[in-house]
Amino acid sequence: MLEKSHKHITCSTCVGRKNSLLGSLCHDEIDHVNAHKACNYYKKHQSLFLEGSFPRGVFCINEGMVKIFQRGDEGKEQIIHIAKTGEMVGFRSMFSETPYRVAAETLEESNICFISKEDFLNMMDSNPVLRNGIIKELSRELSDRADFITNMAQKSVRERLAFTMIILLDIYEKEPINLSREDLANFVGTATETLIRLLKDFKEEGIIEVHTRKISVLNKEKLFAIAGK
Amino acid sequence: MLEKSHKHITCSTCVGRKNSLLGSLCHDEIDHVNAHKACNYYKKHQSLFLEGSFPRGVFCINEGMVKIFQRGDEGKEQIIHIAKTGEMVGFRSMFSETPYRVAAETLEESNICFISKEDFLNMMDSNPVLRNGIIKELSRELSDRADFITNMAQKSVRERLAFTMIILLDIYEKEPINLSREDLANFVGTATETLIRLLKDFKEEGIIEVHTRKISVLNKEKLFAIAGK
DNA sequence: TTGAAAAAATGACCTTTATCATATTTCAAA
DNA sequence: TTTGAAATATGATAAAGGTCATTTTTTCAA
Repeated sequence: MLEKSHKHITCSTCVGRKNSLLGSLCHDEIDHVNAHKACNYYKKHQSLFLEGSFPRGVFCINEGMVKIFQRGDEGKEQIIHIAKTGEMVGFRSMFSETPYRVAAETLEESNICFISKEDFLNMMDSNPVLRNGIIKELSRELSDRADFITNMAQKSVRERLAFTMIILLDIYEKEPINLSREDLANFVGTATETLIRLLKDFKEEGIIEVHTRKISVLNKEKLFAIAGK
Repeated sequence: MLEKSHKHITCSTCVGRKNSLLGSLCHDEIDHVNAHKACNYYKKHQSLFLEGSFPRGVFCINEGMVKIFQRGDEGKEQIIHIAKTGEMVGFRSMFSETPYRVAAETLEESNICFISKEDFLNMMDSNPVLRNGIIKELSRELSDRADFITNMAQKSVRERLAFTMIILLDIYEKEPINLSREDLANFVGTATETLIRLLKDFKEEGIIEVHTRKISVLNKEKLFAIAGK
């Protein structure tokens, strides 16, 4: 349970920041961000931004988890990414100066800071390390999305589920995976019913263990084998 | 038919460059690139780079067309993007300093120049307009790929074919679409046979006209309607 | 111009996965 | 603790689309 009254998070001691894109900031810059940023406590299922709205800055996740998704024609969500502590969210559309094509929503209660577009762009102009970090990050994500597309196009739902669980293993680290069946289905790109049936298979094959909604992976190797490399 | 003996293309008069990311270069910079770049004539189906190799620079398409694709587990290609005159190819992995996760191959005979990593990174350091153009481009492509993923996950093959043809309409402009059935299938993300059957449907519905492998769109509106906005 | 190879097209069949209906479990508020 | 709503689970069915076999057309080099 997060401290709901915690109104200010200090950048210099922020655990998330150290390994984040903002890890390269010098003291002065950190102080500046710290003074100008806004901190917010978000409840579960609260929206950071919606598709179609215009970016006014970037979000830094101090603590918590955020899903990035698109709504398809029939309103079904496709989850593109799940961001966690230390990640920054919402800067992609900001650079392209176009409305968000994805939406972002917390998956659990979270502490998230906000840095205005102006402040952030200024920092980028004056800090080559930050700038290069961003370019690197954008490139890395482009590669990931190419993989995502190829998987979607060529792999079965079972294979994609295995692949997705490997990604989630990385995100949840030691914790069991804690997503609704619907969100999981929307990440894999399948119907909720199909996903549930496949989870049952995995359970019967001893690959996972399920406690209500929480999923623990028992056999990572088998997941890799199913995901295909 | 391109001039095969044409060994040097001059940047300052390059038609492609004007609207490209390199449009912002000043005279000195253009001269520098011009002196340091390498020009090459590529035959149809020639490789620019392979998955797994390390980027040593960027490719500028002076004339021609290049497919960017990944090979899935069974060797089936998934086309991620088709680049044409004025586009730059291969800089994504260069920034992330990782091996290429996609491959690039000409779809037709092409004139393509090569700028070394060193030269290109130097230009980026000294040219904020170029730098910001790149960041904008990377962001734009990230959005496109999110759409691609959602389409792949939620749309039928028929809808995806319509969507893909709209993209190809943009790429081929006034020219008829000139791709093998296999490449088209690999862009849509389906089996070649399924694609051929759907093309037949489109033909019977008066949406397209086919002359051997070349496809002309007769009814763009209908394509939009099928693609779903 | 022709003949062989590649590409495109068609047919039959079967698997995967979505959809719809319904039952069961879980959870949180009263 | 109860209760109703939401989430999860299961079953039956249908449709979309993949696969394999075969035929027809196109292409290109000799």
